[in-house]
Amino acid sequence: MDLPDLKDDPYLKVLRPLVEAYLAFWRVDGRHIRSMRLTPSQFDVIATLGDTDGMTCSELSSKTLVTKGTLTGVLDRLVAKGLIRRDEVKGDRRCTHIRLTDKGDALFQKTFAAHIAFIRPFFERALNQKDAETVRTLLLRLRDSFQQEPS
Amino acid sequence: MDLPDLKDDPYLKVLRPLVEAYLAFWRVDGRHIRSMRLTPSQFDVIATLGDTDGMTCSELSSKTLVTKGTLTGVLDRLVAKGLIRRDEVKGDRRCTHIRLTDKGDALFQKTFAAHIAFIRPFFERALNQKDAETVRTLLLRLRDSFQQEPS
DNA sequence: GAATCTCCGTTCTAGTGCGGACTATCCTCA
DNA sequence: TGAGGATAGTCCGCACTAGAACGGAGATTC
Repeated sequence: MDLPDLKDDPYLKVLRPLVEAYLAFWRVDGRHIRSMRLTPSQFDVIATLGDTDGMTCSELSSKTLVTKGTLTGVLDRLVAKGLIRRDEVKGDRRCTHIRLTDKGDALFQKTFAAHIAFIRPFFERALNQKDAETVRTLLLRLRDSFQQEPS
Repeated sequence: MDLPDLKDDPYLKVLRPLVEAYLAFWRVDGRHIRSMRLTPSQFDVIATLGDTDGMTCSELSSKTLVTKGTLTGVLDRLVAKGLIRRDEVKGDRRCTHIRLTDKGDALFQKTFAAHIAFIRPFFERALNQKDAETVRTLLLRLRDSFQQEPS
């Protein structure tokens, strides 16, 4: 978080807007997801599993931004709600295959489109198509910079 | 979180990069802060209190992205470390005045500049000055869009 | 002055988040 | 075959998150 206000540095002037834009999005997004009786992480998992044949925990973890350690608990709760299943993987007894149950799939079909429709206008009214492409490109450059740690 | 992969929608194509860029930043940022024996929230509080005469809890909460409810616990730990003080506000016994102790100020002076110096290169190598200005503007537009909820 | 409204900080619950440690299970290479 | 190393999922401790509810305290209204 941090958020220094180095008002004059052209580079660090990006820091605060990045954090603020993300958090503003995150709160709107999260509120809507919670109104559907899910947490953001749970929705993330369900959205990732939707329209697939399922995947292992580690694959799910890498696709969802939910940490491996956290995933265990999230999956526990989704199992308890009857939304996903944990199956064995034959040939490798270390792995677990995660997939949506019918109930989970039904929930996915219902909530996913609704959530997209809810979020979309916020982007639409802030950016035209060209802006969207621009900000996307620059954000990906930022992401890449932060992902190759050594400077 | 969510992160649909609506590969064709020019607007929602911004969603994933936004989340990924922020999270990549967040992880690098958080790791460095932890290496200084602080949590991101604690650093946020200390950076906000630095070079001020202190402020009330609610003011601190609004400036730091740390929720009011969370702040209580964060402050408890900072008091335990001897980095901040809780003083009374005369004239309003509801309020508490939070400020850095000498030890806290010393820590602020030491860690703040170091952290900025650590983070800066990641931005610098990803964006030129013009890019930085562009992405900043667009991110602020996004933030504003998400902050005025009704679409 | 009393009822009411609003604000302040705290407390509670459920769910995450991270890092690190641990077990069980493969895999590899000698 | 057997030792060392990598991987998968779990578990732990500590800290944080949103949201709701609480009691104490000012402010407002009549």
